[in-house]
Amino acid sequence: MNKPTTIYDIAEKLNISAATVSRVLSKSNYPVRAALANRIRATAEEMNYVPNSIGRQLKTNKTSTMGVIIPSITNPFYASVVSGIEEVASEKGFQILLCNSQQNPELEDQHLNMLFEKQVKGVILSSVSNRHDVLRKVMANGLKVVSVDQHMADFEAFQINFDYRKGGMIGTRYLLDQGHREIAYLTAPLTLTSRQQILQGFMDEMASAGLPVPPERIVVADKRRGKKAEGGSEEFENGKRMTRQLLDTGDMPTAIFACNDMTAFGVMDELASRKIKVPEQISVIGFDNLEFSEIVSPPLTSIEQPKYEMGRLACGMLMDWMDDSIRQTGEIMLQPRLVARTSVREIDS
Amino acid sequence: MNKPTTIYDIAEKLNISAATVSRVLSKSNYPVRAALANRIRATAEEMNYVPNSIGRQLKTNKTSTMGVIIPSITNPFYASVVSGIEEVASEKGFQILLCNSQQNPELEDQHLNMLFEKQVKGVILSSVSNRHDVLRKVMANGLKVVSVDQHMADFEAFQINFDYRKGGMIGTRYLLDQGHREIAYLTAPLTLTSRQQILQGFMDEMASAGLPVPPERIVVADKRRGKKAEGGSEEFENGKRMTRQLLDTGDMPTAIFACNDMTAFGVMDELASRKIKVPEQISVIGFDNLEFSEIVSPPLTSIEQPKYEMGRLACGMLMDWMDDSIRQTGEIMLQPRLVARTSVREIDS
DNA sequence: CTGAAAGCGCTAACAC
DNA sequence: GTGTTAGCGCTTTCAG
Repeated sequence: MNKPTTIYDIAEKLNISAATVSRVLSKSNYPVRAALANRIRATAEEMNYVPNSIGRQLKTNKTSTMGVIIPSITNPFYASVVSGIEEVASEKGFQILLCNSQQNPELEDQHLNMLFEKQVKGVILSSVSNRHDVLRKVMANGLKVVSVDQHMADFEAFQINFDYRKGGMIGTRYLLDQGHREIAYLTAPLTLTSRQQILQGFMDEMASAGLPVPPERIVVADKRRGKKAEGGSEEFENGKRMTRQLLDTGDMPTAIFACNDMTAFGVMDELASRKIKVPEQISVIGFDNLEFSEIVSPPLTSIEQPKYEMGRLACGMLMDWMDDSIRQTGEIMLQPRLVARTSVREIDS
Repeated sequence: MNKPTTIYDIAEKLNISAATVSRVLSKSNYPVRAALANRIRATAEEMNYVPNSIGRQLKTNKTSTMGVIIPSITNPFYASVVSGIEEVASEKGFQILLCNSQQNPELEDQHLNMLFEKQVKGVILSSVSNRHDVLRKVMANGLKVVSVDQHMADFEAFQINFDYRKGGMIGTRYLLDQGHREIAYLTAPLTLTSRQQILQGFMDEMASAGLPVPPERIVVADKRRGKKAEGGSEEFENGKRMTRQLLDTGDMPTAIFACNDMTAFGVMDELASRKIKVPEQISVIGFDNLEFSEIVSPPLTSIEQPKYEMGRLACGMLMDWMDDSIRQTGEIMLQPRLVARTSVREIDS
């Protein structure tokens, strides 16, 4: 716990220059006599030398730290994305500075600034904001950011997107194909573009089927930022609350489309506590295809998105970009896929 | 995207010294004439100055980054812990370097070393190792680490522990009280001390009830490190696999105790696919009380542990410790609580 | 192959 | 109040 050894300490002890020590200890391929190199390594070991990467970073202006900004880590969706990111990052020797924006655009901006000050060169961002001036600023100053999940319109960055609108359409079409006509749509606050897009998909598909959707059938959770529920079960509660709200109007659709699986779980829970059978009385469809969707009862029909792959792709792109293996900036649009299980029944008409 | 402005650039433009610029821009409370200070702030803004925290850190040897090492972020348990950590860290202006050990002790050591090289001063660790020499080394060199979740025997560090053994006892006692005598215990590999302790609790309670447990009733998943299942559903699969293994012996206990809820979900899924009713034919109890446990069907009886609080406590401790608001190093032992739902039935004897 | 010296951006004594 | 100077630990020309 005394002052840590530096390359100078080693140099001094060996009566050589710090430069030489650096050359061998930093694994540069600069030529150093093998014998000397070994002595250096030996005394480094012996003196318990640990390289100070801050010193190195200040000099080289290179870092092996990257930033990740997501709305919430307790959301299994983002946990999967992060896991994908972490995996390829760690393959390349990178570490991750994890930032939670908590759905708060200001926090997102703060994190962006802080990452930039910490001299990070690359960030993966799932943005909850729609004013991207801070983002623009840091990018203009050389920060490389690839976005995941949340599409940012007309933005000159790499984006790994997901076709949420099509997802909404596919889910709706499936319901329609099963004979449903009375469909309610429950969604978390429409702050995220992804959420808007799913809803849009729903509306579009209903419209093109010639089915009007009365406004009571679209229920949007009121946003209550501030204290998030412990453990992030907010969406579950949302689902319950919105279901109450929907049913308390006396309305009784044959199917409920929830904006994500967590919300759908809440829907199913509320339905169960009202002794309403799924899918016999009301069908439920979700979005995300969490792994839990397979094991709830009844197993939830949902829209799959490749969360883990999203993380991997995003991080791979970022790595290539930082390597200057530049591919031109562009978008990747990942496609939705319906996973039919048993929470939706066929209506015999 | 040109070279970033430094305090020297600002100083030059204003014909003053860099020291003065530093004094105002670093928010030290060193006296500077207000008018000058304002001019400095103005031109800093104008020149688009962003402080370089690497420069600062090299000088001050202080950092606002801390490390977190956990086995897997896709495990909702750890996601909650991390969320708790992140919350208090961010209150104190700290960021988190997130490291996944993937249940691999070598990776854990690597991360520890790397964090130390990055000059982090504090780490929160859920260790998967039982040889703690690297840990000891870095701690001897001044790194402060508080451990969560995984108890480390005779270790001179802060530990936020959880009484796993008592949890195992409580769960077993509950089963016993409900009239069960034929109980199987399924567990993930016993690499983690937490897992050993739950099993220990189970064994102790069975023993003190005078009930011998035949070895076939204790099934331990074989460890298959290497490629982890995508998204981390490994434990779910474990549960299924072990249930198959158990049942294929022809044995039919009245209750199954799973080492955690994820595993229990796998158990229930396998049971369901064999048309074995829970709890009518076999009762199931888990451990962790994930939020999903409430919404699976039937709702899973489980042992609650305050995951989120664990994270908060650990981080709070670490912060105090780094502040040198030293409390003597010690342990906090959090207590288990049974959450009875409907996956366990009462046996009429 | 090795060394001397400069400097990355910043802060903190110490002078004035 | 402000300036001068040194130096955190490291790498990297440039000489030799």
